[in-house]
Amino acid sequence: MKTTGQYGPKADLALSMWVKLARAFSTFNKVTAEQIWTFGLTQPQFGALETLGHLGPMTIGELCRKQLVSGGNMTVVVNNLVDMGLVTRSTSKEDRRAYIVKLTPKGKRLFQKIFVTHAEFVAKAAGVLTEDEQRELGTLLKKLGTTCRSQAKQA
Amino acid sequence: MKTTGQYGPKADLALSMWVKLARAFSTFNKVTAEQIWTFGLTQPQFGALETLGHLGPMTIGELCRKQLVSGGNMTVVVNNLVDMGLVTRSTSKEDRRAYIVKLTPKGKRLFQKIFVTHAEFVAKAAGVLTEDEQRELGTLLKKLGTTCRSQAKQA
DNA sequence: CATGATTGTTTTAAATTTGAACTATTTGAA
DNA sequence: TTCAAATAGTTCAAATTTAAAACAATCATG
Repeated sequence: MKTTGQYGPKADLALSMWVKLARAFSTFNKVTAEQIWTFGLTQPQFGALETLGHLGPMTIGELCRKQLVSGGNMTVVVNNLVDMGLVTRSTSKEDRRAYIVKLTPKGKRLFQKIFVTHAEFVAKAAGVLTEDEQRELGTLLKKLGTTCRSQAKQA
Repeated sequence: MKTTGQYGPKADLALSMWVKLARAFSTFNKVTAEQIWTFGLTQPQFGALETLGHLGPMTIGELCRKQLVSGGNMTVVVNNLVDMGLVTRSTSKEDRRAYIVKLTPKGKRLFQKIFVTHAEFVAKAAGVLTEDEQRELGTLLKKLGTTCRSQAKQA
């Protein structure tokens, strides 16, 4: 989308940045999704395994929030992972409404096996940017992601 | 997703950047989607209007490529916009397989009316970053988005 | 000028995602 | 204690998206 200098320099700059953000996300997402398919997992399944593998057991709700996914969805994802023998669900002692989701030994082995490969793949894809550029990009994206919502709502 | 220094500095850096990209996109997307709803349009409808408004009439296939959306989807989106009286479809003279999609006067008026508001909104949301930061972010995102795919496929 | 390959579009079926309604449990305030 | 409000999770229906099949038209190559 060319935004041909029609809305003033500030707006044109912001619009152009937003288009590039959407495109970069879309492309990078497709690239990583292709690799995840080769593991026999869907993106949400992989995401759940990744979160559990890195951060340890947690409730379904916590998984939702980490993955930015709705609850109805996570129920299905977790059930499928249980059927695949990759995670267990157990009721929480502290809160009997909640379930704790945890990797099984099989899930842990799979995670350890594929995530190294995935990490290398992401590093290669990101390798178009130097390490300094990746750091800089991360910093800017974090700032944008954490505060654009409240910024937009101001007066 | 904390990636706790387990995959070597290069991979950790890339993973961390990728997480921030996904989160920033998700958040910014939700923020703009909320505003688009207030115009009585869906995101794909708005996207099509925007592209047509800025770049002029084009075929359905061109719209797909600009919007990174599948063809089956764009057929539906365009049909709905026709029903709403915002665009017309006419057969192309040069290629009788193709349809040219074009804003109606009503579509043009709507576009001009809402897009200024939208542009200001995006500028405000992006205002967490300085103009220099937005330029820098745009440059890095463009580089990442245009070359990460081929980079990932190399040996 | 054939004809095989490609392209533009539509249709359909399947997958994914969300949001709302619902149950069960917990929390907090009176 | 008791009851209203909030929270965890599930289920279900609706919306969205894609991918594949199909068809028509065009292009390219010999």
